Amino acid sequence: MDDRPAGNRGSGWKQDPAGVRKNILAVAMEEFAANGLSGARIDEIAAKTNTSKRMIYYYFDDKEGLYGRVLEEAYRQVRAGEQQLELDHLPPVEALTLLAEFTFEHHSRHPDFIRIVMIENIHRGAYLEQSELIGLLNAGAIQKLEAICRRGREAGLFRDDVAPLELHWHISAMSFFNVSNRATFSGIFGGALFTPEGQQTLRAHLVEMVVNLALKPDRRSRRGEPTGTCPVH
Amino acid sequence: MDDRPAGNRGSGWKQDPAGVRKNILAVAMEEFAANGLSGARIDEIAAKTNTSKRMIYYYFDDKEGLYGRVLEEAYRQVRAGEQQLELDHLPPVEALTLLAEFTFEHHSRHPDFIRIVMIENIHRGAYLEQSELIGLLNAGAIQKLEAICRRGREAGLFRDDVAPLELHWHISAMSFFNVSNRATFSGIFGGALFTPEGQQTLRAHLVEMVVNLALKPDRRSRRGEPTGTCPVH
DNA sequence: ATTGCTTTGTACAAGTCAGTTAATTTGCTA
DNA sequence: TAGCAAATTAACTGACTTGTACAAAGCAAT
Repeated sequence: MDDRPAGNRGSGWKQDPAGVRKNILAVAMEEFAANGLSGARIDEIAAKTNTSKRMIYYYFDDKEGLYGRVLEEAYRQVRAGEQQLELDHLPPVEALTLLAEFTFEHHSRHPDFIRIVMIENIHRGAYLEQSELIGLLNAGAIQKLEAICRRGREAGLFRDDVAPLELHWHISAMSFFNVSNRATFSGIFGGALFTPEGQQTLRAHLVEMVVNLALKPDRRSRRGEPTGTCPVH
Repeated sequence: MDDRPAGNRGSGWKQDPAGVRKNILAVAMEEFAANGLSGARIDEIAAKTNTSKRMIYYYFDDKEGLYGRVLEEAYRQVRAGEQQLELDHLPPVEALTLLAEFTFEHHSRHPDFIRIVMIENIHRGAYLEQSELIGLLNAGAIQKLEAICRRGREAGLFRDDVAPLELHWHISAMSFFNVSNRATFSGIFGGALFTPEGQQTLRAHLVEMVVNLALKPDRRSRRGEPTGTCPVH
């Protein structure tokens, strides 16, 4: 399907370094996501590219170098997707709701990213440590939450001690686990929670939990009732 | 430290099939947890046992067979630990609180189990599927929650539609993620949430979230305030 | 005492896999 | 258009790894 870039068409071929690199990265991401760092095979990656094994070593030095770049690329792609979310025009509670829902769906739509991060954790974050890029990419990941929390506090809605990093942890935990552990969880307990309805329920609960964690106790709405139904005592 | 079983003491040696098997399993669990299925080396496992490579094949046929038994053993150990928790004598909210806290701590204390499950998920649950044992082991894992939910509903405290499986999912998600993604999360955002204080906070929030999800809205306490402070409207 | 199960040990076959060598083609620049 | 660097290919190498063959012997139960 995608054989536009970096072709060697029998006789005449065009140089396309960027395309070749990109092609290798894309194939390598699939292979590493599917089989892990030691499970992936360089020959297999090479066979699935439009180029040859030698080019992998030409551009990425060795297997670990390739894996490191794949890791960076995975973070880049996912964070880029997240950047498209515009929240500043929404009130704090709605912004937090949308962010949580978006994260849940976004992770769900990018299982290969989840698998790469799982694999990196299996390797105890050794390759992530070596990348300055990933630090930069993720520095921006939490700014959205900081802005929401600031606005929520200023509006008197959120608790004074609400911690953006903790909110991020909770949102990530449930959104990540939902994809990462699907195989074992549904293998053991069945797939009921992974039907469209089940997913909708889980997502709604995630939102409810996170919003209630951010809100001051007396501001907590009660599942559909308007805020303020329960009077401040 | 543990060289009681399966010794070949120079001349006279005792037969100890169970001990040899157990010793191999224990070493293999460490190696698979540390390096994954394809990353682990049979020769390395053999070197760390009190016995020889030949015995690994004698008892476990091949590498995948060994891995499968390690997976079962990991579940067996962790579920056995969980069974020791006695909740029937506690009121529903306290029981749920204790179960959530226990799970959080239990996962935290068994990182090798977490890693094995991560690895199994990387392999899309292929080996878990082949084991009847694991299904049996986990059937009991959710019974505690079912009992708690039943008692909570009967006492008029819990929502009528409270779902034990969902509660289990939420408890598992946060308890699991807390261990599985520690490397990348702290690599990116620092280790603040993984200090003793940070962990205590996360655990407290997990409990609060899960309890509030189970309780009827009008029964929800507000972080330390006695239940009923907010009148039913 | 016989028979089957368990254990030790070494050596090695067969295949896999990361990484390299050497030679060729393309494109840029002067 | 000559020359040089970048890009590309196919075959090769050497190390590693799983799993087995073979040889021998101790233990346990009937």
